[in-house]
Amino acid sequence: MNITPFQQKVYDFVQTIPKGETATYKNVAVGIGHPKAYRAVGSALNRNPFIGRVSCHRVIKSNGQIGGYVLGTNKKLELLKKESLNS
DNA sequence: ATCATGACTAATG
DNA sequence: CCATTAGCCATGA
Repeated sequence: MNITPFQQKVYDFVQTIPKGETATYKNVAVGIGHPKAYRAVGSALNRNPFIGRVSCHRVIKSNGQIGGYVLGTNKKLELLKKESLNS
């Protein structure tokens, strides 16, 4: 399963997010050079082949709401909470 | 090449 | 604050 450059950029950017910090899908899209591809970003993470490797849980919606998570939004929230506490 | 789908966003009522 | 509409993009069939 060859991943596309787009996904590669997304995963790379997500892994760049410092611990305890969160980025929105739009922010990621802009960061990778696709300010209008926030939709594709979500899709890429959804199809994230590195599930469990990439910190996809640090990506949330622009309105501050938790987007989704393959392992469960609650899990995502917990992880963010923990990472957000201690540095 | 075309259609349908989705972890989205912004604007409007 | 909640619901609806329109816009935009990459992916898979």
